[in-house]
Parts: sequence; C-alpha cells; structure tokens
Amino acid sequence: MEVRKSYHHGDLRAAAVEVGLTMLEARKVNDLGLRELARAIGVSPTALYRHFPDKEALLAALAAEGLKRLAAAQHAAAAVAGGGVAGFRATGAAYVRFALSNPALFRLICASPGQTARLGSDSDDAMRFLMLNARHVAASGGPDAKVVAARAWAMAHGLAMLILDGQLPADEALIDGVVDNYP
Amino acid sequence: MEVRKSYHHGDLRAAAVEVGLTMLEARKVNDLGLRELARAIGVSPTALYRHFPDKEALLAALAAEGLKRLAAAQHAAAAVAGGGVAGFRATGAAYVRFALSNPALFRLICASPGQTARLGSDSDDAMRFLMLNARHVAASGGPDAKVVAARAWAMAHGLAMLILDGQLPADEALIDGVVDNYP
DNA sequence: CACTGCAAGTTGATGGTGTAAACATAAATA
DNA sequence: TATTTATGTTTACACCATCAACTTGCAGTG
Repeated sequence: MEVRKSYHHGDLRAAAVEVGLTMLEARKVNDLGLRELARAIGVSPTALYRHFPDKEALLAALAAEGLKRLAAAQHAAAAVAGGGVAGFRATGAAYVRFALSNPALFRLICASPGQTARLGSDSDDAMRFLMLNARHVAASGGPDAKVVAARAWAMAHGLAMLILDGQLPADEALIDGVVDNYP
Repeated sequence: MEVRKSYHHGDLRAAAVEVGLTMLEARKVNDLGLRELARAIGVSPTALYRHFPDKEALLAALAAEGLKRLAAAQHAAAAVAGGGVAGFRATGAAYVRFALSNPALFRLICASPGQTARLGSDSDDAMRFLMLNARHVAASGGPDAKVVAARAWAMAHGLAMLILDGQLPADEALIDGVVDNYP
C-alpha cells in the first residue's frame, strides 16, 4: 500500500472497495474489520464514515462489486460454452468455481441480501438467464419452470456452500458429476 | 433464569448449552456472544473458560447438540413417511424445515465443520442413510451413487440457505416442488 | 472431624472492535 | 480572496474475547 502525501486521499471510497476486495481474497471467512481496512489503506478508522454510514454499508459495497464479478464470470463461461443446455451448465459450474476461488467474497455476497429475488420476475440479468433456461427445460414436459430454476440454483449454491464449509470434499470429479449432467 | 444461591453453579456446562440454544432460537444470524451468554446464565464471563477453552469451543458444543436435534428430526420424518423414496424425500424436507425453523442454530451447525464427510464412508448415521438411498436410486441405471447423494444434499442445503439469506422466497409450494419430486 | 488440595467461581486488566462528537485541513465556490 | 463544504483526524465510549491472579467451597485423606 502506497503512502499518501496529501491530507485528503483522493478517492477513499474506491480505495476502500479495491483494498477490501484484495484483503478478502486472502481469507476463507468473511471477517474483514473496518479498522483493519482503514489501517491497510493508511487512513484513520473514522474516515471511512465519510463514505459509508456504517460497516454494513461498507461490506455491502464490496458485495455489490463481487456480484458484478460473479456475473461477469458466468457470462464469460456461458459465452464459451455456447447457448442452450451447455451454456446453462457452464453458468452453474462458473458459480461454483467462483465460490471456491473467492470464499470470503462469495459468503459476503450471500450475506448481503439486496432484495429477495422473485423467481418469476426478470429483475436481474442472471435471473433472466436462469429463468430462460428453466422455461426451456420445463417446456419439454417436466415440472414448473420456477421449480426447475430453484432446483438448479439451489444445487449449485448448496454444492458450493457444503464444500466451502468443509462438509463435502473439493473433489473436481464430484463437482463435474453434480453440475455437468444436470438436469 | 433462576437465581443461584451457591458460589458454585452445579453444572455450568449444561446450563451454557441449554441457555445458549434457547437464545439462538430467537435470532436469525449466529451472533451469540460469550459475555452475553454468561450474563443470561447469571455468571461471570470468564467462568465459562473453566468449561470451554474458548468461544469457538463453546459454539461447537451448541452446534453438536443442534446436530443431534437435526438428526432426530430427520429420523422422525423418515419414520413417518415409511422407507424407500418417500422416506428419502421426507428426510430432505425435514432438513429444510429444520433450517427454516432454527436459522441461527442451523448456520452454527454448518459453520462448525466437525470433519469433512467422506461421501463413500458410513461415518455418520445420516450419511449412511443418504448413501443407502443414493445407491438405491443409482442402481436403476443413473449416475454414480456419490453424485446422487451429493446432489440431494446440495439441493436441500442450497434451498435452505438461499431462503435463509432471503434470496429465495420462503414459499411453501416452491419448497415442496423442489424437494418432493426429486429425484 | 479437621485439614488440605483442587475444581470452579470471582475481579481486574489488556488489546481488539464499531461508532459518535468535536476538531482540522484542503478544495470548491462566491 | 474569503468562506463554505467535503473530507480528513483525534479522542472517547461501550462492547467484545481472553489472560492472570485471587477466592470460595466441595471432596477426600490424615
């Protein structure tokens, strides 16, 4: 972390997000502290309160940036795999891979609710893609599209969480088996 | 909480677990504090250190008791539903229902790793039941039994977590749809 | 029964946290 | 240039987990 010459920082908010994300990369649990972050940036703890009302808002900003990166990773994976079911599965695999590569950030994303995703609505971009594929699968005479979507999301999410919590082994073959041949 | 007359408590360890579990019932996140618990029991904070090496061990004791209750709930549900696939699904539904009814405790259970479950081994009782059913399903020409087991667990776990984190609605119909018709 | 040892409580202190209030500085604006 | 305003700093408070040293009373032995 570089030393800052001027009394004012320049863009403390951006620095907080950037340094915060960097610090999160190195940990398995989401235990980032406000004072700790301020120390790393080289600023007094209370300076952060000029840019975030409280610690929760700070973490929410980190989570928002993390969510963007997750979405980008999913987009990229889907693009590589092409459309259709292959793209759908690639999206799920990317979700799990992102979680395993960024444990603390992923946990932070989950813990920052934003708002409850309404499975039917096309609120989010990822949600739109999820429902699109779910409808496609459901069309060929299966259960309701919402159920298909919830199942796919839950499976990827549960797999990621169980591995992160050390309750399932981070076995690549297992992950592929679970994600790649569903539905 | 009753007042204690004697200098010594009698069975502080048991009281800590009991009161701790009671306090967890009232919260959505696992933010139980050591001092807070001691206060509720009516004992000095450091007294707990005679029975637990640190806060983590305290929480692990709570998690262990919670795991017993989860297992009991699953057993009961399976017994009611009878054996076979119906019992299997009932186990999954009980898992989700337990999580929704005891959010903080469930999160605590997940956060206390114990040891990584080896999906093949019959280490745990619940694990044995899971693998038994997975083998049954897998026998009728499907994917590997381990994959079936991981999928079922991940789906129940993911569904519970997404609802707890407010990312999926706690819609009873959705839960039934996801769990009841799988696999 | 008296004495003694040890388990299980206590108080007090240390360094950590998030956050509020008052003050200081530099940049922007009139 | 003078003043307002955004953005820092210091200080202080209440809370937390944990350590060390002290106290209490039950249990077992002489």
